[in-house]
Parts: sequence; structure tokens; C-alpha cells
Amino acid sequence: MFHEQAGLVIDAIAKNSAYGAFVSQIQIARPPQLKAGDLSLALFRMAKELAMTPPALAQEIADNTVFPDCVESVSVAGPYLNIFFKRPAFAQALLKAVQDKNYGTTDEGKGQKVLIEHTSINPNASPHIGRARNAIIGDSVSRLMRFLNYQVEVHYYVNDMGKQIAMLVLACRDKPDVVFHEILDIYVEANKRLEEDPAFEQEVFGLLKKFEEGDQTVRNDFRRIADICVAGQKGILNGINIDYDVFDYESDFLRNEELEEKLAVLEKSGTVFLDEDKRLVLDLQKLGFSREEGRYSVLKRGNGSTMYGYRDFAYHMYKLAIATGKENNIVVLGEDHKLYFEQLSLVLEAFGYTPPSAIHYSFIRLSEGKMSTRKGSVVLLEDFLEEAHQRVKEKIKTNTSDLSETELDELAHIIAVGAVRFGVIKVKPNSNIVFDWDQALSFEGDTGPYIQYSYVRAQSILRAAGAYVAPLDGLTCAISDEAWELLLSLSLFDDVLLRAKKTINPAMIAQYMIEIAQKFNKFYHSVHILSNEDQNVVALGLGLCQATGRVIENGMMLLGIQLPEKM
RNA sequence: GCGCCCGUAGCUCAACUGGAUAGAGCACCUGCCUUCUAAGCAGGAUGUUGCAGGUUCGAGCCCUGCCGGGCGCACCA
Repeated sequence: MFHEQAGLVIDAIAKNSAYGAFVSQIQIARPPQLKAGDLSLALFRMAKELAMTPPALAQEIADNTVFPDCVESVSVAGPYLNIFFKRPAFAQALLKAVQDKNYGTTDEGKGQKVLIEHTSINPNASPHIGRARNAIIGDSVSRLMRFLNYQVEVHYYVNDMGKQIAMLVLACRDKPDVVFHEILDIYVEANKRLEEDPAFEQEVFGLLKKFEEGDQTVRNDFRRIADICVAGQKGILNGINIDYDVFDYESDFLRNEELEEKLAVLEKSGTVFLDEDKRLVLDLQKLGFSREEGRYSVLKRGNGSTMYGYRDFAYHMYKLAIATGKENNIVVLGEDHKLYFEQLSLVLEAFGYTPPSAIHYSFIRLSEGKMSTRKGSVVLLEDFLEEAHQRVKEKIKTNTSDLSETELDELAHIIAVGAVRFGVIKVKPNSNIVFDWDQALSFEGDTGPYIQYSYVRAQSILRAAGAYVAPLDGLTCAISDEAWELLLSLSLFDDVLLRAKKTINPAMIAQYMIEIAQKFNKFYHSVHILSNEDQNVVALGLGLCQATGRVIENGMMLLGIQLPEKM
């Protein structure tokens, strides 16, 4: 909404024929301080086009432009032309706009199909918080794009035939009743054995070969383990409001005629060749890869079994048939896959496809070092969530006593999930995160519970106001700075969403939620709404509670976080 | 060794992609609950944006070189 108002101002400036198309060079921003203005137009570039100094241009525009009705006054501050809006009119427009349940949405994605692949954890163990970062980012991006009216399909790629699952199959042979929570220990054990016992590794490779040859018993064994793991992982992720539309199984991309044909073409140019050990090798330098390191990639082992990359090429061809175009095909990958993804992209381009966009996230580290499954130094998502749940429960008990045990658990769950998801998503994907229990489980300041609490406050006021409907049209009172700052921020919601989409960075939404909550709380403390004798102040206050509620509802929904009515 | 990412207040992170005096939270100090929820608010203190150059009207952001951390570099996925 803010940018619509800015657009009106720029349109008015463009009416002067001397400026013409140069107005597109105006940079829109917010002034550093409220007293400087509401909208700031930086004129550096436009002045350059007109061979003027920016301050002179600012003064000239200020003198010669008939500004639209929404403008109260303008002021020149060096190279900036600052605009003050008419507060009551702006407030009315915003409070009207938030009546729409979908406030913040745009037609950005109309008619476009998007495929997002995320999580795709190896089926071996309960996800730790580092892996959950993938799922939390991917889910938030999916929600954002859905909200912007893209037709989104979320895929989870199950690596049901890698080396690690073959190890598990061997290790679970004499355990017909194995359950999900035992898998982690078994996996750690199997890894140890792999290092010590070369025969075990040969057994693993042999099993993979049988799998590829279609041995039905082996296939059933693999599927049994994979299903236990996938069901276990899915259950945990569902617990933090993450879900998927389609589960793709790697083993379905084992034989692919189309891929074989494309590889045959590459073989003619020497891009793909059989080496002295009969391995099928890809030479990426032939596709424009410039470095020596990472130049080669093995597609098939000497015994003819395929490697991950081979199957992944086939998988990406399948995904590209569902959604095309870089922006509409998204995959969330750890930073360890950066080089691999570069290689994958080169191959897909050589095949004539546009490769997907990748969001690479950095690993979450512990203060004592990196997480290691083998050392047992991992923070499992379920343990983290459980700890959060307990701490939230304690906190609730000190505040209220009139909740049943069930209600208590439901409320604690909503707040705990909010704390966990918000803590992960508020940091942009490529920033390193150092995980610290106390910091991660704080409920004060820049946290999910703080946003939830602010929402609850707003709802509480609306509840107390009952059926009172704020008369939006006759808003004549002076609008305080606290109310005005909140209004301006609320009006930027759609712009934040578009920027978050453009940069595929949902952290931006979380940062914006913090801004909204802070400004709402400042406003809340600046005036007592319900007891105010001025009905205009009551009307504006209730309108702002409603608007804040709407923006937090929509914003937190995009982050997969629910909102309690009380807390 | 080579490549990519990160380095911002004591700690954890922002900074609208090159714009005005670099901002929040935690921790620390001082105030504010007989008034719509104190998981809150107000105020205080905290910086050579890792270091050194360069590009320009203007650099935390771009370029070069160092330093520190992370990730990766052909039968793991």
C-alpha cells in the first residue's frame, strides 16, 4: 500500500514534461527519522540524467509539482525530496485495506506453477535442528508463494537407495520389528563397522547392485526401512506444521531412457567417458567448468551401479517437466551441496534445460563445534521442541492457573513451535547460526512468543471492545507519532512479501514481524485505547489493533506459526 | 593448494541490494503493573562494520590483497 501512495507522488512529478521518463530513476526510501518525512525520494540518478545537482533538482521538483491529495507537505533535504502524507487519509486507506483477509497478497503468481523441493533428508534418522533449517526455510518459501497466488507443489525426495540405506538394511536384517527411534543408533553403529570392515562395504555395494537389478526381496527390504524412516521424519516435521504434496522415490529414477540418450550424445563429444576402471565419468570442463577441482564426477561405478548424480539428473528432468523456469523451480540445499549444484546446473544446461534456483543454507553449529552424528553431539528437532514445550509450560503456569492440562499442552505447543520456527527463520539462510539452548529458548525480545504475545494483546483489546465498530470514515483526530509509525510499517507488508519472494528470503518476513510487534507495543503503551474520552482515538486504536492483528496473522501464517487467543 | 559462503556492539543477529547520524534483541544499570495481559514499555551505556588499499558525489554492501571461521574439491548422498 505504501508504494501505491509513492506511485501517486511520482506520477504527479512525471506530469512535468521536462522530467519525462527520468522519474523512473527516482529511488524510493524511508527517511531515517519520522520528523524528516514519511517518504523519501533520492534524486541522485535522476539529477545525473538531467545534468543537474540533486539538491537543485529536489528544490525544482518541490517548487513546480502539483502534488496529489494524499500529500500534506514536502521538504527538501539536500539531494532528497521528503514527502509528508496526510495522516488521517492514509490511515483510513490502510484500515480499509486490511478489511481484506488476504491483506498483503498480490497477483504476482497468478497462472504460474511452482515446484519446491525441500527437506529431502536421507532416510536414516530423526532430523536434527540443522536439517530442520532446510525444512523450515522450504516450508516458509512454499507458504509465501502460495499466498502470492502461485500454484505450488511441494516435493520431498526420498533417497531410498543410497549407500546409507543399504547399510541400514544389512544392519536391520535380524531386526524385523525395528522402529524409527532405534534407527539412529543402528546407523551410527553401521558407520563404525563400515570404517573397520572392508568386507562390509563390499557387501553394501553388492546389495545396491542387486537392488538395481531389480531383486524383489532386496527391494522390499529397502522399502521397509525407507518407509519407517520417512514416516518417522514426516511425523516430526508435521509437528511443526510442515507438510508435503509429493514424495518422490529415488529408485523410480533408476532407469531412464531419456537420460541415457542424452548421455550418449555427451559421450560423442568426450564429455562423458568410461575410465580405466570402467566407471562412467563426466568431465565438466567440457561444459565450461573452469576449475580443476570438481572437474570430474562419477556417474556409474565400475560394477555398473549408478551414483547419486546420475539418478539426480533424471529426477531433475522429471521436476522440470512439472514446472519450468528458474524462478518457478526451487530447491533448498545445504551449503555442502554448492559445488554439486553448480555441476548439476551445467549438466542440465547441456541437456537444454533451465536449471532450478537453489537456496543454500549454512549449517547450524554448536558453540563447542560442529554437530556430529557419530559423536552424538546433535540437537534433535524433537528434543529441542520438547525442551521448549516444557519451558513454555512453566512460564504459562506462573502467569495463569485456570487452564486444564489439555489446554495447557495445546497452548504450550503453539508457543513452542513458534519459538523454534521463528528462531531458525529470522536469520537469513546463508548466515551461520551458532546454536545455544538458552538463547534459542528465550521468549523475550526478537522471538516468536514476543510476536504471539503482541498479537494476543491486540486481540484482547478487540474482545473487550465487543461489537463496537470503529467509524473509519470520520477520522478527524490528530494521529500520534506512535500510531503513525505503526501505520506506515503496516502499509509496507505487501512490499516486504514481494521482496522476500524476489530474493527467496523468508527471514525478511520474520524481521518485519519484529518491527510490527515493536511498533504496536510502543503504540499500546502510548495511549489507553478503551478508556479514552475521544471517540476518534478509540476508533483509531481499535482500527490499529485490527490491522496489526491482520498483518501478524498473515505474516506468521507464512512462517508456519499459529497464534493463540490468550497466553 | 584451489573454489564458494561468512566476519557488524561483550553475545546472537538486522541494515529494503551503492544512499541521510550503521540498528534490534540478550546480558548489565535506572524507572513503570488498584487502568485494554509486565512474554511488555521508557531511559542509560556499548562500534576504526576483521585488516590494508582501491573505485565515486557517497562503501558494512562493489574491486584487489591479506587475516580468521564454515563448506566443498571423481566409485558418499
